[in-house]
Amino acid sequence: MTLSETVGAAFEAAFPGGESSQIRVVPATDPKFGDYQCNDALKLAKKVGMKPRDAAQKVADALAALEGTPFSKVEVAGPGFLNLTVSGDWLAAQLAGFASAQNCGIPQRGAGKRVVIDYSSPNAAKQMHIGHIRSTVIGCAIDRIYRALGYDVVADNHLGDWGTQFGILIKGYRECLTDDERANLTVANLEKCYVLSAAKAKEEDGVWKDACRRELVKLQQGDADNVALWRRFIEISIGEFERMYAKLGVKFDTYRGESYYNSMMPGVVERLVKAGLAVESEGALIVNLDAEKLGVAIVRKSDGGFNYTTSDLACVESRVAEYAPERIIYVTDDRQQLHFRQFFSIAAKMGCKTTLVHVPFGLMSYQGKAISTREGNLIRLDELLSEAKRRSLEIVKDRGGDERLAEQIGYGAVKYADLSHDPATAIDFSWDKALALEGNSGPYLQYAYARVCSLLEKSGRDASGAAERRFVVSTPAEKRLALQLLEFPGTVVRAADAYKPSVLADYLFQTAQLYSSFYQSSPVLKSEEPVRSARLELCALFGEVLRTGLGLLGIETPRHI
RNA sequence: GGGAUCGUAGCUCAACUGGACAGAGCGACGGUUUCCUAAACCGUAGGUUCCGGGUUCGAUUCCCGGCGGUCCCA
Repeated sequence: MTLSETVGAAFEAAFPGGESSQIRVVPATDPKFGDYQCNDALKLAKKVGMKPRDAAQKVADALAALEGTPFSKVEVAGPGFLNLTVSGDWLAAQLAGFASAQNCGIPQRGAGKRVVIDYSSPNAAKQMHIGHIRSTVIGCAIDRIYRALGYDVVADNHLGDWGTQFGILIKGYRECLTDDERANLTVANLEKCYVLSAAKAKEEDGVWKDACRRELVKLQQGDADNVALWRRFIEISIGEFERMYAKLGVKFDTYRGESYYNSMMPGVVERLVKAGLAVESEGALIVNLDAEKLGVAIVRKSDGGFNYTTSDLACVESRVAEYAPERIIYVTDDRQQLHFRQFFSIAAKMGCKTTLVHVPFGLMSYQGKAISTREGNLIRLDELLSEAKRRSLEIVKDRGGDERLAEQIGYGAVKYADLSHDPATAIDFSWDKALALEGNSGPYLQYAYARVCSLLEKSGRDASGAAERRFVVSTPAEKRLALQLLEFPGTVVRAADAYKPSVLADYLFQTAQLYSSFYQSSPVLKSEEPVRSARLELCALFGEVLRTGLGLLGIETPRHI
């Protein structure tokens, strides 16, 4: 029985027929109020026409009358809060149960359910830059969190691998690169020839531009040479992306770019017309969503071309048919909110039952401006990761650390800097913030982990799991840490429901702070038994929570720093 | 012009979705290493939560009206 259920039973006893299932027990906002609190008597008081404090008192009395509750103290405070203190025995039993649970007690509520998560999605033939961190890192964390909850996750990278840029690229490849560059084609070369070719396409006479367009048409019509080139561009791009993903610990199940859905788009449009959703307007086919204040979505342009709405509708149909997912989660920047609302609405009208979720994040800027080549403020992801490694290596080498450790710490810093913010907030990139190694940072958490590992190694504790784990909580510092550790599974669920890895990051930081404080004030190895063992068990549990939690964020946990 | 979104300490951000005295990090100032890793810990200073109304026992959170930033659509 959970605490909420226990208190809910007291509510039921005091006020039969109430909504006792709605009762929530939450951690106390301040230790001086106790361990947990329940604020629901205040809400209920109005319904039953009682004074809030009287209603709370009635629940408190009912709670006192219940047999075998976990509470050693129940108080009514303030306007009608129920302040709850749990007994030492209950806490010890909870900790023991928590310690023996698989995967730190993360509930397997996704068992048997499948989720598609669509994230990162860079454009082919371009190098990844700092603007790509957010979708990649946030998406990866959501991916890991959902997997931990037992969901069958399909991580898909919806590459930008189709469109007019390929006409420009093909033309540029043939005429702007040296033989050597063509033989050793890299994404950097592709980017270079794109820039050169695009510049020529802007020339007055329009000759180059027309040539690019012809190459595009040939590609679209399946010309063998152009298709082969396009395939090569994509292959090289994915190779380069995977080099970045390897550094970031990101792994996709599929790389299905926009091109994958090409052949399905005419069918989608046909069905839209048949359903009476798409109508003609000024030569284009549109879906009018004015009734929902979503404006108008074009599904086929007047020149016959399709756009993102059509492609995304085809993509949903394809994913539903192939995977039958319970939901599809899209992690993209918030500029695309209208687009997602539009195509979600259309998909629903076409009978799509799958829950479609857009997780929008604030666009990353640099020096106050949107990141773009034109602004000259583009920092390549590779550069950022190199600098991250370089900075941490400077510190790590003095402590006997190697390059591998520098990578773990540097990349951890980069990822944490992003994940610790609510996705909704826009981030203006700064080297010092992205690479922070102190305070609320990835390395702070990694350091706390390394310290606890060191402590456990020196203790000679049997970590095989064979020995029974017994918990005894006595001091306030121990109790605060213990109560915090028990919140881990619920926090993972909250992060998943809100699609906010920041909820978990924030929790881990607070937990590490409590641990550091405890560590400072409470000797472990030098304590006498039974305190020594009791504290060691708490430390071990903290280590497990931290390792598991950081793992969900995609941050590595070296045992020695 | 319509719509979305944000506005919290000098700076960067939290606040478990309506709860108690709004909390952290950085920066500033001061303290803690014969003691388990000082990337740490402890303390001090710093707030009209953009402004004005409203709902509520209670509002950073919800509603209305402004102001300001960013973005999308036309």
